[in-house]
Amino acid sequence: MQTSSLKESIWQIVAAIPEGNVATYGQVAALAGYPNHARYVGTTLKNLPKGTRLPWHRVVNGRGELSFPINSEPWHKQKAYLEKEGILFMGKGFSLKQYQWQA
DNA sequence: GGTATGACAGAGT
DNA sequence: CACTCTGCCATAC
Repeated sequence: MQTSSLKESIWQIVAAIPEGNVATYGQVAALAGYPNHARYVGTTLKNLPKGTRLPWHRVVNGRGELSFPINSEPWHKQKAYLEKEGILFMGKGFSLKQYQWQA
């Protein structure tokens, strides 16, 4: 897929995350070919069109938390999506590894 | 203290 | 002007 830009690569990787699993920015960035640019993943996702079908809500940071400001609109929305898929976030003994997606 | 992560910002094409 | 890519720094573990 050399015709795809990095953004499209990220798009496909995120879209490949199975339901009930999550991936970290570093994970996606590494799969996209940029193991040291996890920030770019978030920046790119933020720039995605409003009507994207990309399950960006399955992408979380390395601590197993959402990268949005707590109590923000998108924060609640993402958390709701995750819980709906069976991923209970912010748990006391939450283990990211337990949900970490593996290519 | 060192390593790893990040929803940015700035610069280049 | 729009989109892409690289770099620095602060915070958490």
